Amino acid sequence: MSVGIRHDDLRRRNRAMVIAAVRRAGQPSRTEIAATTGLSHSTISAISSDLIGEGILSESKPSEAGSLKRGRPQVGLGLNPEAAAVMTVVLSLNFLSVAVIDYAGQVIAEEQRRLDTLTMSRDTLVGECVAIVRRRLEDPDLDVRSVARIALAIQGITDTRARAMLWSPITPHTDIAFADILEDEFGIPATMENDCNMMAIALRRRDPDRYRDDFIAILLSHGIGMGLVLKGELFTGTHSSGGEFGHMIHQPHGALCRCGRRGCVEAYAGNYAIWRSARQMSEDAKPVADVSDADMRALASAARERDGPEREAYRKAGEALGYGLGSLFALIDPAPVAMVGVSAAAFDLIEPALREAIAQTAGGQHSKSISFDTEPNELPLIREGCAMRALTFVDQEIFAPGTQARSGLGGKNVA
Amino acid sequence: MSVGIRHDDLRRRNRAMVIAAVRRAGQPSRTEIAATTGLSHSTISAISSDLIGEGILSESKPSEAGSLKRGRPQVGLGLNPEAAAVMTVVLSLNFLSVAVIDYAGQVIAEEQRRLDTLTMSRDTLVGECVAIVRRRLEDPDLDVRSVARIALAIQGITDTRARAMLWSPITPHTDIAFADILEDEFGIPATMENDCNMMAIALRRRDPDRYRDDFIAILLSHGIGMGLVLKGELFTGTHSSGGEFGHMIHQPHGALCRCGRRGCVEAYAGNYAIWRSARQMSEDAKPVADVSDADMRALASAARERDGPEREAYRKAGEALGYGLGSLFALIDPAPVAMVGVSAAAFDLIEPALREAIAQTAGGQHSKSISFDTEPNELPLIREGCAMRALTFVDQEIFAPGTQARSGLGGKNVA
DNA sequence: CAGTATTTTTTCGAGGCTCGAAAAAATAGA
DNA sequence: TCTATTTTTTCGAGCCTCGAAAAAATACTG
Repeated sequence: MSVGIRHDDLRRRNRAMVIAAVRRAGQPSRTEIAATTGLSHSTISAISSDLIGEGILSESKPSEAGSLKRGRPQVGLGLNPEAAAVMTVVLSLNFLSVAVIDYAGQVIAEEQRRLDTLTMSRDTLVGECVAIVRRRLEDPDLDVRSVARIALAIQGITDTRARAMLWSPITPHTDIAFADILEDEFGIPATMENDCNMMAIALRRRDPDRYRDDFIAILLSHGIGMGLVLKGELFTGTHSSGGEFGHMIHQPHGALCRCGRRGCVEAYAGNYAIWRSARQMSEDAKPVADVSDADMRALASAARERDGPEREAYRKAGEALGYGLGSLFALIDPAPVAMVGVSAAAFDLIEPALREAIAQTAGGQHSKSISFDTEPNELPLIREGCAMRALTFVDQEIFAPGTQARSGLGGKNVA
Repeated sequence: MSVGIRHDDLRRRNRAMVIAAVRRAGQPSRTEIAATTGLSHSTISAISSDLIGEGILSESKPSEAGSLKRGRPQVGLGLNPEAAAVMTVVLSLNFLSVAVIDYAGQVIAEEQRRLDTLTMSRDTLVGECVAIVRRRLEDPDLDVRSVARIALAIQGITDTRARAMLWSPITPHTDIAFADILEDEFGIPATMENDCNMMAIALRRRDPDRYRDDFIAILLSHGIGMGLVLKGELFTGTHSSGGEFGHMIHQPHGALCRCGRRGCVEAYAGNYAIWRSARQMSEDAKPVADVSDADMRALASAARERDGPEREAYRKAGEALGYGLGSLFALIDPAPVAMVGVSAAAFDLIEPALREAIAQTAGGQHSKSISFDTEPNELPLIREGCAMRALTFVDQEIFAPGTQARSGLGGKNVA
C-alpha cells in the first residue's frame, strides 16, 4: 500500500521537483520555477541556493539578451554540465553504440561498432558491451568517477525491474542480465530498457506539446514495437515489459509470425511480412532473418510506381496496423501516434488502408482527427531517450536522495 | 505537471492515509496503522486523536475477545457509522436500485424499482432517478444532511470527468449529465460511473489477495464490458471511459455487432451473439434487443446436454474472448480475471475454447497459470463498488480536505 | 496479592520545512 | 538622481513529524 509522507521526504520531493523543472524548462528563473511548482518564492530560493552550493545547478546571467522589462532582471538557473555524467548503450541488430552525456544532456563522447549480433556467442556479445563501456570509461579525457548511471536499450523484451533482456530478435541468446553485469563490472548503477520505450521518452522531450500525457510510439522495422505513455507515465505492463502491440492478434489462424504464432499484427506489418507478401510468398512461409533498409526502400519505390504485389503488401500492413490500433484505441482511447523506423518512410503507402481499417473499429470513431507523425530514423531517438532516462535517475535518486531512495552506490557517484 | 508539496498538504495526506488504513483493515490498532503507513507512533496518535475528536473514527474496546498477549491491550479504531452517509444509484436494463450506506459501509436503506428503460422518454428516465433519490433523502428515518455523496453507475460509456452518461445500451437517449442533474437538484456531490469499473472496485474489496494491483473484471451479459485495474488504480482510458474490451476487433469484417461495426469481441460473446449463433442465424442478423436470463440459462443447459449449435455458440464466444484476452495480455501482461454476469454461469462451456485461443497468442504464453473466477450476479458487485467509490471520496475529500480538494459543498456534509 | 515484565499509547521537546511579509537588490524610465 | 517595478533573499511564525521517555494497561510470577 502507499506509504505515509514522512517529514524528511518533503524537502527531498521538492528538491526533485525543482531539478525537474529546470531540466524541462532549460533556463528558468526562480520566479518561473515558483510558478510551475506552486511552491513559494522563499522555498524555491532556499532550495536553489542549496543546489547551486552543491554544484548541481548554476546561474546563467544573461537570460535573454534584450530584457525589455523594468525591474530586477531574472537570472536563469541551468543544470551544471559537470555535476555528473551518464552513459547510454544502444544495442541493435549488428550495431552497438555508446555515448557519454553530461548532466546538461550534451554528448561529450561516443563510440560505435558493427557486430554480427545474430551469430555471436553469448559471451562475445556480453564481452563486446563490457569492452566498449570500459573503453569510454577509461578514456583519459573523461573523469571516470563522474559517470553516475548507465542506461542500455535493446529491441525485445526486458524484465519489469529493468535488469535483464529476456528475449530479443537481434540475438538467439535469452535472459542476459545486462544491467547486473555492468553494475558488477563497473560499480555504476545500470538499467536495461526497451528501445521503444526510450523512443517514447525522447519524443516527449522533443515535442512536449504533441507528446505530453498520452501518446504512442510505434516502431515499424523488422518487427513491430511500441512505447506507450499513459497519464504522463511510461506504461510497461504488469509483469514483464508489456506493450507488445506487434503481437496483438489481427487474424486468428492468420499469417505466420516471427514469434512462431499466427495472425499477429507483426506477421502483416513487420518488414519481413511486407517482404514476404510483396514477393507473393505464402503467409505460412518462414520469416526471413533480415531485410536490408535498402531492400525495403526499393520495395516502397516499386509500390509507389505501380499497382502490384508490393503495393498490396503495404496495404495489408496498413490494414493490420489499423485494426490493431483500433483495438488499442478501444482500450486506451485515441492518442497521438508517432511512426518510427524505416517503414515509417513508406507511411504514405500504409496510411490509406490504415485509416480505412481504423474507421471500422470502435476506437477509431474519430479517425479523421487521429494524427500520425513519422520519423524514419529510430537510433537517435533511442539514444536520446536513454540519456533522459539515466539523467532523470540522477536527478531524482542521487541529487534528491531520500530515506528509501538512497542506495549504497548513490553517494560515490556524485561529482 | 506535478506540483510541489506544500507544508499543509502533509497533514492532509497523512490524515487520508490513516482513514484509508482503517477502512481497509477494519479495526486496526494505532500500532498496526503505524506499521502499515510507515509513520511514527506519535504521529498516528495525534492524527487519530483528532479524527476521534471530529467523530470520524471511534474506539472499539474489545479488539479480540481472548487477547492472549501480555501488555497493554490494543484498542481497535473503527469508522464511525454516523460520521456520514452516501447513496448509490444503479441504473441497469429495466431496473433502478438505490441504497443509502453509512460511513462504515452498511446499507441502512434501499429501494428498487422496475422500469421500461428502453422505451421511456429521456425526461421520464431522469425524473424516475431524481424521484427515487428524493424519496430516500426525504425519508423521515434518515438525516438528509448527512448524505455526503451520490455515486451512480450505469452500463455504457461515461465521460472522463464522471459527470455524464454518453451512451448506454439500456436507453436510446444519449448524453445525459446525471451527475450534474443530481448535484443541481440536491446539492450533494455526485459522480457518474461505469458499471464494470464499480465491479472491479468491489472485487478488490472482497478479495484483496487475489485482486490487488492488477486485475480484470469482465462482464458477460448482453454486451461485454470490462473494468481494469492497473498498478492499483482503475484504468479509464485517456479521454472517455475507455476499457472497451468488448469492442476490440476479433475478426476483421466479421459478425455484426450491436455497435454497428463488425467483428468486435462482443459480436461473438455477448448474449445476443451467443443467441444468434445458437439459433444458427446469420452473423449479419441484426442483434436482438434483449435475451432474458432464463433464455440464456436454457441455452446453456442445452449446450451441456448435447453437441449442437448451442455448444458451438459458446465455443465461438470462448474463442473470441480468448483472442481478445490474448491481445489484451500482450499489452498489459497477464493478470487475474473475474468473469461476471449471467454468462459467467456458463463459463464451463466457454473456458475450453477460451484457453485454446489464448494459448495461440503472445499474451497467453503461460495460459495454464491464468486463472478465472466467476460471479453470475453483477448487481450486488456494482452496488458495492459504488458505495466504496462514494465512501472513498468522503474519506479523502471531505474528511481530509486540502487546499485544492476542499469544495464549497464539503463542509456542510460533515455530520 | 504485590511486584515485575511487557506492550500500547500519549506526552513533550527538538529539529525541519514552508510560508507570508518585509527587506534588499537590480534595473528601466522620468 | 529619483522613482517605479520586478526579482530574490531574509526572517520570524506556525506546523508537522520524530524520537525518547513517560504513562497506561494488562499478564505473569512467586
